[in-house]
Amino acid sequence: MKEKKEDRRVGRTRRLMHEALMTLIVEKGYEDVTVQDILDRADVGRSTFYAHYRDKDELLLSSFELLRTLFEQQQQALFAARRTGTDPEVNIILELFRHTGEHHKLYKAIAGKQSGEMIMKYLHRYLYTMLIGPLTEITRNPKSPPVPIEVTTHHLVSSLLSLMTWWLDNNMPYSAEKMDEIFRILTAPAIEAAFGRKVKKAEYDNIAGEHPAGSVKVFYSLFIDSDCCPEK
Amino acid sequence: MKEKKEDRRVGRTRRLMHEALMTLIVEKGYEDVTVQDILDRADVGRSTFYAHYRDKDELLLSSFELLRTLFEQQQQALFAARRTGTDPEVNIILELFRHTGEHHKLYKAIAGKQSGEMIMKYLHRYLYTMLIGPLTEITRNPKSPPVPIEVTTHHLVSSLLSLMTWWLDNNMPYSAEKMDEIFRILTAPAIEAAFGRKVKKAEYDNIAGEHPAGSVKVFYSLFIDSDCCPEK
DNA sequence: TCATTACTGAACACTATGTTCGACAAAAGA
DNA sequence: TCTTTTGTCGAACATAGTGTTCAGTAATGA
Repeated sequence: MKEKKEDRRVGRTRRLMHEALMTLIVEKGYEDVTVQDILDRADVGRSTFYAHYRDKDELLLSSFELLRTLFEQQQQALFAARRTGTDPEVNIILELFRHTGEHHKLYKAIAGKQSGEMIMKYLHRYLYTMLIGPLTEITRNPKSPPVPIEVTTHHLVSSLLSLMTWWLDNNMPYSAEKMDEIFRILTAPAIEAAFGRKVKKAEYDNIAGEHPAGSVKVFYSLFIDSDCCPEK
Repeated sequence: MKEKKEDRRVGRTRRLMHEALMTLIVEKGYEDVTVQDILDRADVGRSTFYAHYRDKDELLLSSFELLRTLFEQQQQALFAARRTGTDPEVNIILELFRHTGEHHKLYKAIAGKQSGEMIMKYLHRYLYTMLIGPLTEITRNPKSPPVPIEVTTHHLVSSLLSLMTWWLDNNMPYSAEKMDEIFRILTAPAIEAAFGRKVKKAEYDNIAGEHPAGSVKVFYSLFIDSDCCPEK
């Protein structure tokens, strides 16, 4: 392994460009940001930009990845903190709403426009792969469910993202807590119906186990205690 | 009123451009279609194009409006046909899936890409305004529902569109009928939960009444007979 | 100190957009 | 039929942004 020490300049330049892009997005929306804008704002040469990223989109994606990492770290910290205490339950949906609310200016600038398409797809894929595994587990033992799991998962993720978008577009008229509650009301019964049966709390707990961010586990605590559809 | 007779050439030119755009979209996707492509394909002069539309987007929207009109006419026809018979129930969701399936090449080319954003918003708005009125009616008499109607409506529309997108993206692995069923399973219980109570069939029927396309009425027949959540 | 690596910025080729205008043809109106 | 109006053509042009190249310069790590 020829692990060369990375030049300090690289990190700095990248950071400058990320920051420039982010503030510019908030200012005028992604579509209207030109490469030249980024260059001027970050005070970086043209060729430098293209030495790092193929185009504007790649920079955006890369910036977004940074943001996601940030979120996951926050999750980890929160998760660890709770683990030391008595309550290991972390409602990741709620955390997602909170995180989005905190960065609402940025997310709003991104999510509304056409650029959002790219980001939304990214998020969709991310959440989808996060959910599909465990959900498949759950539906393994019973006979085939009325709705294929991929569809249910897709529906779940779409619902979350569309709620998120609505929330941002309407200037967050409700608290993150309220939005979390709404999401549960709207999707919990749908899940039960899609599985064709009541899902026990224990099932979620068993499965969620240790996943990458540890956050998957809590994703499911969400769907417990839905008080619709009394158990057969 | 100075209703001047419209020049025959105008309609022809417009049609040529619409057709060119549509076929080009299917061929290479909206993003990759240049104005020049349209000009060549439609065999139309550059200035002519800009005399009719501000830009490519405007042409797309206008093309899409045409498609929507077509769909509504089909609906009307179907509705009228059924009215003469004994069964006035038309499942508009099912019809939507069918119509989309028939034009799947076009819709797929549109809905997947960034251009889809524009179209999806258009569709979203269309369906939203179609639903919001009647839904408000329904939730008027009971006390305020657990989930605000705007949110529920938004969720409903998003769910439908996301299912549609999934269906197209995955090359329509299920029949339109199956997709309709899935949509009902996923959303019907959510609606009940969002309203905080069971909704009677009669209520839907009362409200739907005579709406523009007449299609709204049937939009609701959808949510009847959900067998989750037995009445309190 | 020195070789390496990264950044600069101007010049360039390229692609696409949207406008303008004079010439022409087709339709409408009388 | 003749005249006027209107729609279309297409070349030329201004504009704007993209992505590449390259010689020169500065910072870095060893």
